[in-house]
Amino acid sequence: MQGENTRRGQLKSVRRAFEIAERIRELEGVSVSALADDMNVAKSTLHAYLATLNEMGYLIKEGDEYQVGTRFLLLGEYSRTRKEEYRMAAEKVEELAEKTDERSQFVIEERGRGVFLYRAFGNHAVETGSETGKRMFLHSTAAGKSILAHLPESRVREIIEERGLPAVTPNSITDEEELFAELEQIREQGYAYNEAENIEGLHAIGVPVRGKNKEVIGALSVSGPTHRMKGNVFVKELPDLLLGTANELELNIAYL
Amino acid sequence: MQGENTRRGQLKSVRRAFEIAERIRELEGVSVSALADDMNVAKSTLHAYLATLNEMGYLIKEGDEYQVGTRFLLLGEYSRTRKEEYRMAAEKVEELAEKTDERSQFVIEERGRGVFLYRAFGNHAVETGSETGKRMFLHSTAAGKSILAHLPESRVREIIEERGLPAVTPNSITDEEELFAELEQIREQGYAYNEAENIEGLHAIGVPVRGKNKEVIGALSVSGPTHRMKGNVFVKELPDLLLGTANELELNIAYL
DNA sequence: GATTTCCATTCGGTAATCACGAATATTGGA
DNA sequence: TCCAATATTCGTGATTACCGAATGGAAATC
Repeated sequence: MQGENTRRGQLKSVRRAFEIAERIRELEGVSVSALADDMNVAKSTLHAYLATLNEMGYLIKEGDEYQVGTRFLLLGEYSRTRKEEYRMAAEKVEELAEKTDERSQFVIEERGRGVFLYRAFGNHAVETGSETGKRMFLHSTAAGKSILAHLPESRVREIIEERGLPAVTPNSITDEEELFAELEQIREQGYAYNEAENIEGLHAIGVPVRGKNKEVIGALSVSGPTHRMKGNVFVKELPDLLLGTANELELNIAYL
Repeated sequence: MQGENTRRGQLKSVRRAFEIAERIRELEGVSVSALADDMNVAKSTLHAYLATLNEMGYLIKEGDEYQVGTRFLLLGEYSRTRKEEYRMAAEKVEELAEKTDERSQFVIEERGRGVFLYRAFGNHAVETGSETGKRMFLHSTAAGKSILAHLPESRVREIIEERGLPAVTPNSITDEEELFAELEQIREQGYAYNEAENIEGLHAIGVPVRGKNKEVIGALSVSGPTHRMKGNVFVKELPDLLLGTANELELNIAYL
């Protein structure tokens, strides 16, 4: 008989192994007993998982605490550098952070969500919880909307179906037709705004990055506090800078 | 009965899941059938693993090929940034690369091996296969020897027991007593040399980095081609620069 | 320094689930 | 349209993952 949290055709123990690693990250290290409590698993069961992951280097034991091991680095780094396009985008992210003094990032779409591949901090950049590798909704971010605007409509509907349009903040777009109208406008003007739709007090501008065959491969964005992201900077300077940067990047990609 | 590649008290399927991800990285993407062949597993079996990992975002499907997904990034980044010490070392790595024009890196010890946590490339830096997260022997690298020199002797013997002293290149130290003699010298002079002991044609200098309680937490190193790493630069300039940098870093760490 | 307490770790039996080959579905090309 | 190559699902038997209980170890308390 199939257990209830077993998904058809998937391996429960594999899923659980990753959930354990993720949970250890969230808790920033835990002991076997504490984690067994937290995850509602017998200590002995958990021990087997921890022993396996520890032996492989995906977890490490520091005294009685388990922590995330550096073995994940190799796979993580590979995933963000395996395409030349991504590596080139990384340079542009640095450039943008330096020129704007704000925070900039390169985001790609994976399974209907946005993923921060690269981030860089300018001199006045604000710190938010946007760690590399973190996932976000596409409809509530500037980079995300830039991507959505250049995906086939059918795919966009699929994503909405799967992920919904939750109100991440009171400003988030939650209506499907409103979103499609905005995507249309983004296509026309070439860039997307995020006005506190994902994080209160944070504005951002995003531009799509197209690959060899004109398909979107990701988006660049710059974000900063509301009080600096306004007026001519927000309406003209930053959009121009972003569009120019994306354009250079796309040219480099086209002639790879 | 226990299968032969089952390790006592460990989960075979968990181990296999990670081996699959690692293999996909090595092959830079594969189809189910090809990977089933490669790993000698039934296609149907493999499919269950791939479906699980795909659903979680640790792998992604690009057409009929599976690739490493970006979900690994979050755990990988966490593992290298969870200690303030590591983040401060990252800055020094950048600084060293810029000042020397060569390649620099910060390495820690994990389970008896060295792990590249951060790397940076100066203008003339040579490209070698030293990806972030990659593991190396401690006895054949400058950073590794710097670490060994400041670990308790019992731990060093343990590591040698477990990992051996293989001749990575003809120059590698393969004799235990010779290694201990060199470690003694490294303690005296404060830094370690690697003269083509890990990669032919590559020289390096490493210095240990000590934590709050004077225990080694890792090592900084700079490496370059044999023809540039010689004379006064190799004997005086670089050691001084590295010692100074490590010293600053240790001071910052001490007053955390 | 003995004792207690709190951990991690190991053990053995059983129910669950993983692994496989075969059957089916899907996709792309001829 | 058919064929070939691939992914995916299905059904079954054997393996192994799971749990509770017992053991072992280390630190804290008296």
